[in-house]
Amino acid sequence: MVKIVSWNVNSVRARLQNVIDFIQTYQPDILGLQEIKCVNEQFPLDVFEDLGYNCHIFGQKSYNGVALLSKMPMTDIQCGLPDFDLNSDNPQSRYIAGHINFTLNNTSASKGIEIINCYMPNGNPVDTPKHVYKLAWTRHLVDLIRQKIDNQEAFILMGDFNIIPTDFDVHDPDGWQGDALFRDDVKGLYRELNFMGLTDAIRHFYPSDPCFTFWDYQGRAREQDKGIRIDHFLVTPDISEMMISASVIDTVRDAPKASDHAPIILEMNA
DNA sequence: ATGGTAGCACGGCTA
Repeated sequence: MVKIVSWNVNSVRARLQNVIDFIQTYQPDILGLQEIKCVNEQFPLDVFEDLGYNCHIFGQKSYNGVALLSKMPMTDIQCGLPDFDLNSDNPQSRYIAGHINFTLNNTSASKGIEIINCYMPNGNPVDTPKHVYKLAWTRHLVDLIRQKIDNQEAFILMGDFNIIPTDFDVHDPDGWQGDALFRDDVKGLYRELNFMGLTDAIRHFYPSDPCFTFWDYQGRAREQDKGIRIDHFLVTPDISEMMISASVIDTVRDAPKASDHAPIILEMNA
């Protein structure tokens, strides 16, 4: 069995002990981190290498930053949303991907599985350049995903999407109307991914549990379960057939100095 | 109650 985790840690340095504790408890084979909030040189590489991980880091000063950690070696590491981030005049570190060579009994995954780990833009407030950037970045990602599906590639798209897919994924749909995470434009982009044939792994296993992944630090949101579901696994059909479980590890959100996001975990046969 | 929390980095931005 292979365990794959995605987690917005909200600073890997401020959260280092939480992440170590998590790894020692859950032993993920692959760990995608978002919002590491440091440049590559500041990433606590030795700690994670000592825990047995190959580390690929796409950092950024103060904001954003993603990392892909794997016990198995990864190949073809891609840092930056292709043909978007790197040639922008405002480069942001939100995308890191790599291939793992699982041995699978199907042809489309014979080349291995691609793990695509994203920290998608928040986009608030709306009617600002930040919102324009969110829509452009996410539009570009969806187009890239369509190309991969047209090529029948096997992949897991995971991370902090900053998209609340439906009313069921938020504690107060009315209160979130108009927010950049809950507008029709980004919900539509998420639906496009659904209609391409990608399975929302957590919702697949929990059709009648909200499965929130984020609770704001403010207003005792966690205690009152005022959460939203914005961290997702979207998987291609051949990977969907391999899934054993997918869930939110929400107890991690209650630890001292917790991130405002809980990790999500996908277990699969491989 | 025009705040409230947290991280980065040390003022104000981002979430």
